[in-house]
Amino acid sequence: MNVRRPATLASLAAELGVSRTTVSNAYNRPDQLSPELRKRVLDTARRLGYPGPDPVARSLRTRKAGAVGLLLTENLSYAFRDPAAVGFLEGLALACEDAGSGLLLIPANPEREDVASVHRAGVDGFVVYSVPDDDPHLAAVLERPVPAVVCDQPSIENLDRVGIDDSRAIKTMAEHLIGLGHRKIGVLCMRLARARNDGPASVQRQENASFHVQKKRLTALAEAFEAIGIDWEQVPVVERFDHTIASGESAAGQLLESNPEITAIMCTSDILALGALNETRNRGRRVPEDLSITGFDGITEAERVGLTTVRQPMLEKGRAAGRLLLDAGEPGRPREVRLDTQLVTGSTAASPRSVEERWFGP
Amino acid sequence: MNVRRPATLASLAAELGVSRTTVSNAYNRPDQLSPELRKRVLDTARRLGYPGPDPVARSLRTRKAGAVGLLLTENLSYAFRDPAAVGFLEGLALACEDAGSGLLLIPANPEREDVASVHRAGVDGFVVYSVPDDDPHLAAVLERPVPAVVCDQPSIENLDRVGIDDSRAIKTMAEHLIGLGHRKIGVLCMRLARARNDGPASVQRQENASFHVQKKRLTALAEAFEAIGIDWEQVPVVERFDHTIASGESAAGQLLESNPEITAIMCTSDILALGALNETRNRGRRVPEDLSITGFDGITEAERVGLTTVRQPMLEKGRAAGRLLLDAGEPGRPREVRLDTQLVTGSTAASPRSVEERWFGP
DNA sequence: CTGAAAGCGCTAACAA
DNA sequence: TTGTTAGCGCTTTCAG
Repeated sequence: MNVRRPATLASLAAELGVSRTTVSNAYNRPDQLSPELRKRVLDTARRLGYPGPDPVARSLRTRKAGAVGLLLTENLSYAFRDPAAVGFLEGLALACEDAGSGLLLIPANPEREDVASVHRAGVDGFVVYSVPDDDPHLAAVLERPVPAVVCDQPSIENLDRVGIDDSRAIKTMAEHLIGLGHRKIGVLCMRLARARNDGPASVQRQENASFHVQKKRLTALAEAFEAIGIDWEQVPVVERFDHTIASGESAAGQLLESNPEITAIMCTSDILALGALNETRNRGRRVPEDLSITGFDGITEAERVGLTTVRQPMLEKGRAAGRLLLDAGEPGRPREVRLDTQLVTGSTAASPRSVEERWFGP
Repeated sequence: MNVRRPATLASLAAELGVSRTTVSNAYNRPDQLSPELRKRVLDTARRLGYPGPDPVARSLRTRKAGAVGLLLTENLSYAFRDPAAVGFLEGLALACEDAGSGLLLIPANPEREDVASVHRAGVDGFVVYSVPDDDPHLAAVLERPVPAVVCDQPSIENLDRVGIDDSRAIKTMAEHLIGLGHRKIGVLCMRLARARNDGPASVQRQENASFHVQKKRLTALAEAFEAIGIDWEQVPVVERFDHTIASGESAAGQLLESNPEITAIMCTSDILALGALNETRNRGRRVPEDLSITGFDGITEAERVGLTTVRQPMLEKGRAAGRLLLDAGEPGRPREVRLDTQLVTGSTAASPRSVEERWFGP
């Protein structure tokens, strides 16, 4: 009984001497036949080892898969390593649960072009979370005749979308640092394009970035700093492909090595900031006395160590995305959910000390 | 192009004046037709807005869904809150990714009996993770004519299984405490049955537990303590339905209130132990000087605070489960993977102080 | 309350 | 290299 499918709805019907409709009804519309008959059907089913209507055949017929597909930037497994992504997943799962829908995680390796997994996915719609604008998987999703909602990406055609005001959010942080007196800063950012680059990101590369969110944040930072007369060309931006604490460490190392004069490091994620924090302290520099460090996301780990960061509601993001997808809106009238963020004033950003203080103590 | 399915493989074939096979081959077996024809097919497809073969119809025909279903004890969303579960998910996702398979999270509310989600799941097999022996969802999975592997559960029929030696693992911890001199202990455990119970768990309830792992651990503890002449009936065991730090806190409070004489609290999970740690300290008792606390799992958070615990390889568990399911073994010869665990001697367990020391200091 | 008819959209032998 | 034939297993009008 555990490896083949001996019985089908048809064979059951034959065995019982009733029509297939009746058997189908026994499962799907109990009120459409007498309790006795229904019991007889179900009993015979058990006896024959009939496992109930085949879900795939049913889906084909009803045109409902009962599942939502999730397409992510990262390997599935990485997603579980990033607390922000986990928060998003939790929210999305919540929405799916409410709707009784399954959640299909699609195995999309960002470094490969293989979109078969998208074609193969039997789902009623897709949530696309922060993939690059030119990702072939995204293109494959768009070709599928099912709805999709994008999150942390530019809006597309007439798709629903959820996100935050990345520009506003990071500008608030920039202004916070500027207010504290920082003028020499360095930036650590996540992957800007599908092609791997671990190192400085030129302004040109920043402008060509295909990861919407990262690009948005960098652009906003440029604006914020140019507004006070700082030449963005001179601001060092270091990029990392992998989004890990170790990446943050090495990136911070690289930054501090090449730009020892900076008084603050702004990171586009908490994970990177956590790494930067480690590296800075390992080099014997104190935070925030010698160097200020800021993050982005507001993950638990970051808030625990008192990171100065921007908190965004990841769980709500996931939930909103799921809801949008599941309670279909009116076609042709795409909806947009924009969530709020807030500055978290932790203990990793302070006024830069003057040069004298640096050398001679306060 | 984004809400209906105008074209089908058949209509495309008709339009092109070729057979359906040819169109199918254009997608699935490029080598079976001339490049020119293939190009013509694909071009026409694009023109007609044909999105490629329907995944559900294909699944029906090929009898392959390209996805693995995951059934969990908890609401999907809770799973993302428990670092141990996240570790498991990560490992499972890794295995799925390697096989190019999707991972379908099945919305199974443990407090409801609705198993439709299991019936509806279009998957090639199931991974069942730590659900109670009498869970109707589990029963539903067993009825499906697809393979399944269970994890942290008793072996079933001829299903593959992965787990650890729970008994051995927790006995090692018990012996560690006994070696330190503890004789008066209390226990905090997770949910023992589907029916909610937040409070003391009688021996009877322990014996009737339907959560295999919890039962196994309690039984092993009973053995370990009876071996040194302690009457297990007298050992207070406090159960919590929700697996959260807050639960650990309240359970520890309850335990310390009713059994102030205990010198150690053994918890069957790190999450509970983390809660116990908070509660104990909030009550002004020092750990481990006044009270020893131990956990189980070895989650990052626990190791960071120096919890004395048992580490189990959650990621490997998930990966092993996925692999077992995906590279099908020989039918009728169920496999079993048993992973190793290790005692982590942290800083939350020490010798109990003598009564004099308790009152008068060391 | 039950049955007959008509596919859902696709793939896989097997022939040609 | 391409086409013919036969379903995969189910649901759903529409009559009876």
